[in-house]
Amino acid sequence: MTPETGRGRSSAAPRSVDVARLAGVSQKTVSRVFNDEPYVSEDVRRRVLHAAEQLGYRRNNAARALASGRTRSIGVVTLGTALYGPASLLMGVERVVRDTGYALRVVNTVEGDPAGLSGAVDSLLDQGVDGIVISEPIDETGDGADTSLRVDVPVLVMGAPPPVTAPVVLTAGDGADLMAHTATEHLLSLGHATVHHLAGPQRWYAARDRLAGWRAALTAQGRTVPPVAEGDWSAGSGYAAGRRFAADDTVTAVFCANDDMAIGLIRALTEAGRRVPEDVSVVGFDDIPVAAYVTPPLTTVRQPFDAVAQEGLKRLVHAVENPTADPLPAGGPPVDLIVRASTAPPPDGGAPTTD
Amino acid sequence: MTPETGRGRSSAAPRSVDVARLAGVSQKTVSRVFNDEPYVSEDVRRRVLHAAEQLGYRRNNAARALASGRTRSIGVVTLGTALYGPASLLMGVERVVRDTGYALRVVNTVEGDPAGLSGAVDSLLDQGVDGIVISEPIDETGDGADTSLRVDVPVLVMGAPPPVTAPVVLTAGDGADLMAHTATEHLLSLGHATVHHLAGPQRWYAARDRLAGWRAALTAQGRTVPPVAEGDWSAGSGYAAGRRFAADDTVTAVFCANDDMAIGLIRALTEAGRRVPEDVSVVGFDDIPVAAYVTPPLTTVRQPFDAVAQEGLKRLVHAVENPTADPLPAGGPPVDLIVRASTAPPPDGGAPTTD
DNA sequence: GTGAAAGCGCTAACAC
DNA sequence: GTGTTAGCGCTTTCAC
Repeated sequence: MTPETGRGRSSAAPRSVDVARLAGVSQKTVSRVFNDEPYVSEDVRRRVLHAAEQLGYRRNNAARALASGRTRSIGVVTLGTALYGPASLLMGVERVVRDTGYALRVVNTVEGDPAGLSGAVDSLLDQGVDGIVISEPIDETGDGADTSLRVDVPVLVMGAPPPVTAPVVLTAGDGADLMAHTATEHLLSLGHATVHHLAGPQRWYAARDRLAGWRAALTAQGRTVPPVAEGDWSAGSGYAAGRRFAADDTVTAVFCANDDMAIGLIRALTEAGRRVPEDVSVVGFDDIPVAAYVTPPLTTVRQPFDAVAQEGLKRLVHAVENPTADPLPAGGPPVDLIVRASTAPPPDGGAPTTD
Repeated sequence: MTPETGRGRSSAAPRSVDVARLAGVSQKTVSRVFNDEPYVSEDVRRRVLHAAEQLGYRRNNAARALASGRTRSIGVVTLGTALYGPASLLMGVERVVRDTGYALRVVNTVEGDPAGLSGAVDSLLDQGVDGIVISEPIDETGDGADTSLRVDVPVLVMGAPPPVTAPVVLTAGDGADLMAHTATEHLLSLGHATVHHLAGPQRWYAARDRLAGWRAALTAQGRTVPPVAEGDWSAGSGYAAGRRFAADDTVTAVFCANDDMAIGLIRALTEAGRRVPEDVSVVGFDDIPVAAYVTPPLTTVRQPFDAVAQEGLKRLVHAVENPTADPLPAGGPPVDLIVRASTAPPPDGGAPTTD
């Protein structure tokens, strides 16, 4: 019988035994070297590494996972959109995951898909990830009742309260309410009597957070809380809302739940003859790349996506690797209000500006 | 000896033998059921499924991968940016990958990272993916010489000529030159003597493609090819280029390699007193969500990201599953020019349109 | 410091 | 239609 007998091992990738044989050591020693385990002499280590190099050896991850029970991978559930927020978060997550030596598995949810989130999480669990990050979840049911997912690995939920049951549940980036608060206060401090709000779709936690922050800022100063307009994050929905706002002379300041909607809103306002910021001030949210270059340059809130992702992932990985230890505490995200040219004092009540 | 002997199998996940035992069949039959193999009676199938359900059984992917030599996963290399193009492509890819029953592993490259692409591909290979898609690659070296990667699984390169050596190399979405051609022709047909170009960073294949398409359109009609400005995809770089163009009265039409730069460029033009589109026409590329709502609404080229991703992936999966068969042919992507309000005839020489 | 042996939970071949 | 027998290439005990 030739060694080629059995399931085709002809022309197959080299295994650790092959490396061991070439280096003149046992297979276990090869394993030790590749896992950076102690108790390997420098000489042996070098020999093994050299042999591996020569053979073009690379560890078989499936075998590793099977034997160790860990896949060294983190799964992430994102929205199936190229929206700036979710996309930025995903990029931030990838960077950190790779830095920590884990692999990233991605699953999207599609808006409107009934079993979206749970289906996505399930498919990740099928793949055997060691931890899961859920980015920007949406309430699928509307009533957030018995939807609670059951997961048996640590979970990090970005920008939201946890809709899951898991051994460890972490949250990060849930400071949107604070940021909305700051944005609203900025408008108030300019002299506006109150601030209107163009909210995001209320099925999104992020949208609800921002609305809550806006409302809190208003009530904290005893201002009236005007009725809320709701968009779908798109510039088109901002445009539609803008047409309605334009017809109402009492509107002098609008806080939008994201930049796209703010841009659509400004366009509608402008077309209706209401100048921004002279007649109406507008604040966005996200600081998308073009925000500084639209007309007028948009005052907005910048989300520290990278910092949030990094901090959250660090805690998730910690939880994955130390199942029994206490989870790391969360750090508050810095609030970053970028004041540009879309906000100004109101036309009358404010300072005696040029008319 | 209790069954708990050996490495801790206490409280562990149920295995297929457990299901088999409960269903009163052999382990192999369970495997058959879960792989949708033929030759299982309806009765047995039901029993197995029921037993699995009861136990909360889910297949161990690592074991599957180890035994079968296939991971059923596709790796994708993307840029570590939230740029609309790459982000959209990634979303499109995820959708198709999941539909075809594969898992998605993602690795980013960071601009400026020396070993970016090859490092990313390597990490994917380490993970043992069955196929790789490289999205929007950049020439790391500048001279695209000996950088050629050697990969042992099929590869799909999006929007570019293949920088790799692999058993199968597919390309998709490499129709950017055609689209740039169309955009340029649109401007020419409006009566402009020639069209200037604000290119993307030339290390990007996509940027080079668009430049080539623009140049081809110009030379096809015997027009002079003006010097090219180069940006970095950002609105800021568009703004900088816009200031230079504004100082040159002969510029009446500019084709930008993406929408962000076009928006920055328009802002610079406007600030300099050059009206868009009356004095200068501008065309973008991508059709980002806010393109229709900026001032003026942007004429742009829409890339069919979803269609491209879908078609490309279908071919990649085919290649993965039929290593010996001929690769599927590529279909040409449809060109989609969205004409909005940022383009018009030139101030003088144009056709006698309504004044 | 190093090695031998025993699985991890599945799929692949073949027998029945 | 179904079961039996071998591995897949590692990590994990435990012995030396």
